[in-house]
Amino acid sequence: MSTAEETGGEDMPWGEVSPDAARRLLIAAVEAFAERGYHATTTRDIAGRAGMSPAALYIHYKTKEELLHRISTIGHTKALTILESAADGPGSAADRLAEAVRSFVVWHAGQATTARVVQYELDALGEEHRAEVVLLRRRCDAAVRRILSDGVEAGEFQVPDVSGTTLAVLSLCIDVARWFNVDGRWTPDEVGAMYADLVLRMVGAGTGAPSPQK
Amino acid sequence: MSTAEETGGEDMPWGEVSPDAARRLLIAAVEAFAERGYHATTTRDIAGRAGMSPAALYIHYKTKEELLHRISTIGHTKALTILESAADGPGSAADRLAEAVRSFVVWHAGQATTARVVQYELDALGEEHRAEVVLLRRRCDAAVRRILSDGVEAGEFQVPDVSGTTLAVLSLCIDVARWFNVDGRWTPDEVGAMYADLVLRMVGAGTGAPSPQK
DNA sequence: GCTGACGGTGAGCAAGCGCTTAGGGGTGGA
DNA sequence: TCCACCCCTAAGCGCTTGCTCACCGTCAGC
Repeated sequence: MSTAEETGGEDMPWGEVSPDAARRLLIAAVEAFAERGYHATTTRDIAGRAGMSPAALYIHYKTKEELLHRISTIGHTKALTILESAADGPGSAADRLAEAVRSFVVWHAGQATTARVVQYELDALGEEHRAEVVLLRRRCDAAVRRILSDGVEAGEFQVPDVSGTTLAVLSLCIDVARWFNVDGRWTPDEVGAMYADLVLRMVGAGTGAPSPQK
Repeated sequence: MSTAEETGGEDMPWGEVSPDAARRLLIAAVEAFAERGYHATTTRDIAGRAGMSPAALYIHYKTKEELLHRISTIGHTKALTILESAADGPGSAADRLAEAVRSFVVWHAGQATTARVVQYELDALGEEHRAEVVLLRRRCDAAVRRILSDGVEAGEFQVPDVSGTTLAVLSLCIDVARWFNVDGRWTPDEVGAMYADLVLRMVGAGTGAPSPQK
């Protein structure tokens, strides 16, 4: 249903943003926010990375916060799509949980720059924009919870606390964006596979045999 | 060996800082940094929370960054103490892993304000100060890795990748500081117990019977 | 009562911030 | 050739930032 390109390392992560100048600014903002954080990033820095003067930014975006809002909305929508397509996909609850964790983690590792901004700069959004994004996050939570509930009902999972475990699974995946290093020892796919295995064990549906390893 | 007071909700978290005015400023800085982030916090805000004029801050600290450095060093030392005392404690590898996770999580939840600064404002430190702190973090990693290696060697754990699992365990615990809500549905002790159980399952040493639940 | 050390304040500096505005230069249609 | 249009820039405004400095009240020792 979903290929590796669609879930993880995308060909064109910001293809939906046009015109070209607006996209270049947005990509520059993602890099700058991820490196230094929203508050430590200046509009001059963003414009400079995009090869423009500081004033050019305000032709395409009303404020610096609007840039963060666009990034956050697009990123959260992507994350939600990944989780919901896994939750609604084929297979047993264990299959769907493994796929959800795998593809979610591959995205957080492969697009760690974006994911870092999406996951850790939420508080920099204005009141209303944050409220919008929180709604998307709740739907992410619901998707994972649905898989876990299905698994418990089907007797596939042994989970004492579905809410707590949902939180823990999402937390584990999200934190990948914080520590993942592009030049490190693992590829996004490797981390995705390892985490899917760890999560299956957490819910008591671990692979009976030791998991395939290199 | 260690009581709840020593590992989690401390009586006097910043008792080692003196004189009194310096401690008040430091506590004010922790609150402000945790709420808004380092870069979005002004020195005027910190001084105001401590009931002083902006200039008073510079009698006790050379720069705003020195405040963060003090907080980060004290916090990381505390975290390291928790993990090492669990790693060197009595009992089987499973016992020690459970205790490490439990007390580490209780601290991240009970002292979430401090932990948030300690874990998520690392990049705001200057070059040299960050290098110091990174050394402490490596020792945290080593303590957990030691428990896992012991467990694998003793045949208690089934872990395909000790390095990766060490990272995942620490990651899971650290991220508690991000989502834990003091007014939420769980107490620090409850999260600690739940997480210890989840981690034991992750390493293949889960409680055979469904874990005790209310 | 005088002195010196200590811990504090009010005012303010230079620099950097987000953002605005007047204007310029290249391109396509008539 | 001319003009309208769109993008973009140079300059800079008003404000906030981290931090400094001249000064002041309090209190112990003599």
